[in-house]
Amino acid sequence: MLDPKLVRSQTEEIARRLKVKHFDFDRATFDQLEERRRALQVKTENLQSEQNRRSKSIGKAKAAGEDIQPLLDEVEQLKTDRSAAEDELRVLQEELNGFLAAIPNVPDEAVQPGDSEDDNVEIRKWGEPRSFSFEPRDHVALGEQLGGLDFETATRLAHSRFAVMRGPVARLHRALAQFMINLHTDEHGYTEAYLPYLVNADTLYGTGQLPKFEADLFKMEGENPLYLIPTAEVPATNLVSDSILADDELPLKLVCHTPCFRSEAGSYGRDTRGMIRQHQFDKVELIHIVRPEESDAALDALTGHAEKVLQLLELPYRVMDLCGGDIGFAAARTFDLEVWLPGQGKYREISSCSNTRDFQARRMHARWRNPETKKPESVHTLNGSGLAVGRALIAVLENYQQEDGSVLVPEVLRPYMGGLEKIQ
RNA sequence: GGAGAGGUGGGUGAGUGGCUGAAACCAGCUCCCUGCUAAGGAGCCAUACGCAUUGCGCGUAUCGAGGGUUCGAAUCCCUCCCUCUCCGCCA
Repeated sequence: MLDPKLVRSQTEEIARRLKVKHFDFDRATFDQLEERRRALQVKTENLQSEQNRRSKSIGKAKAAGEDIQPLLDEVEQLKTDRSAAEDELRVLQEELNGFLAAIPNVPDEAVQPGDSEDDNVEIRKWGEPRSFSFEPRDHVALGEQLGGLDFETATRLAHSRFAVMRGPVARLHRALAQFMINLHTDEHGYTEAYLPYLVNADTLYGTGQLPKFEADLFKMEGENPLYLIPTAEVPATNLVSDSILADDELPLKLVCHTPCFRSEAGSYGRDTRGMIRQHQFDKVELIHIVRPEESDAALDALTGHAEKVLQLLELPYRVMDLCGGDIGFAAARTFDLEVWLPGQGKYREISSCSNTRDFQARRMHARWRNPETKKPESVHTLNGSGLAVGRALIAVLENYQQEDGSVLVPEVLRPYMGGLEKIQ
């Protein structure tokens, strides 16, 4: 949610920057709603104030033994007017909130215009894609040959876009997650967190998935509906919702390993082969809750922490600065990490690191007490994958494959694999 | 799942219809006193929104949530949520 005060005072500027995200800010509607809201609120509060005053005087008059009937009649009229104004205000307020909640975050000035991922800007590259003396297989072929990746069975058990892993491949998947968590807690100063995989609608509203993107979520049936989390970002960031943090609690850095569930309703036909795009996948997520002035630096640090995973796994990657058309609803700035996949001959997204500034914080009422002003102010929240475990598995399989179809275990993962050096 | 007890400010905890946005205590902050520490004294100490801004400000809302009764609700009624205790069940 954008700051309504800011939207009011810097309407032109905000509209201009939202264009970079291909969002048309409807200024006429906003101005009109705002003006009506203001007038109605003043009217309602004045009526209420008047009614409160009369009601108090009734108590006094009664105690003094005076006739209170004239006062009762006055209040009756006030009540009628007030409750009409109140109803009108409530409707308007809801309309205005809905309007504001549907506006995406304002992108950073540095975000380049663009329509799609093709317009993202490469800002650095690490490692050299390996040259193969044979035709590299993709992870589907490798997984099948190793007997560790099985999509047909998963489809029978659940649906398309699920995977079954077995044996050393399943262990490699677990090893990757363990390795990442340990790296971030031991070397990068993160606190590990275990979180609910089901959350309520308020929580999803806080991070911005609701109300706009319900179609991408799996929803449980029941009186109090719960949703499967699409990313640990949702429960992790909401850890600080509805609270005012002390200065010495910041910055807060959390790492969480969770499964993620996405219905990907809008992606039929994309990446249907293999486990690039699944309804269920594991991810190690990094979260920062920081003071506003720290958030730009925090995004660089967080991105660096995710990069470190790829560097230690010796997987070639590049860092992309997302353009306006590709950046998410809640993000002001996003860096994607794309890992080299020999099976596709392409770099593919394996991490997305975003600074949402105060956008999520405002929606979830996450604040800190600024010692300078002594007032509560919105914190800044950031999130990034460090990394997507399923895609990391794909990357390891494809990059470490040997001509005979076996796969070498990356040096750093061997302690997690019981010393195993090669999967075959 | 059954039975009971509760949800009040950062914490403990008063408060059964108006003088309660809320006593008291603790924690915290400022100042005074003090050689240091401890003790002591005075004051401050919720959040959101709105109005007015030269400044002290003023108004509205909020005592788990939502509805209701009433001129007036933390207080009475209804529904829901949550917590705790006991029993049952269970990893």
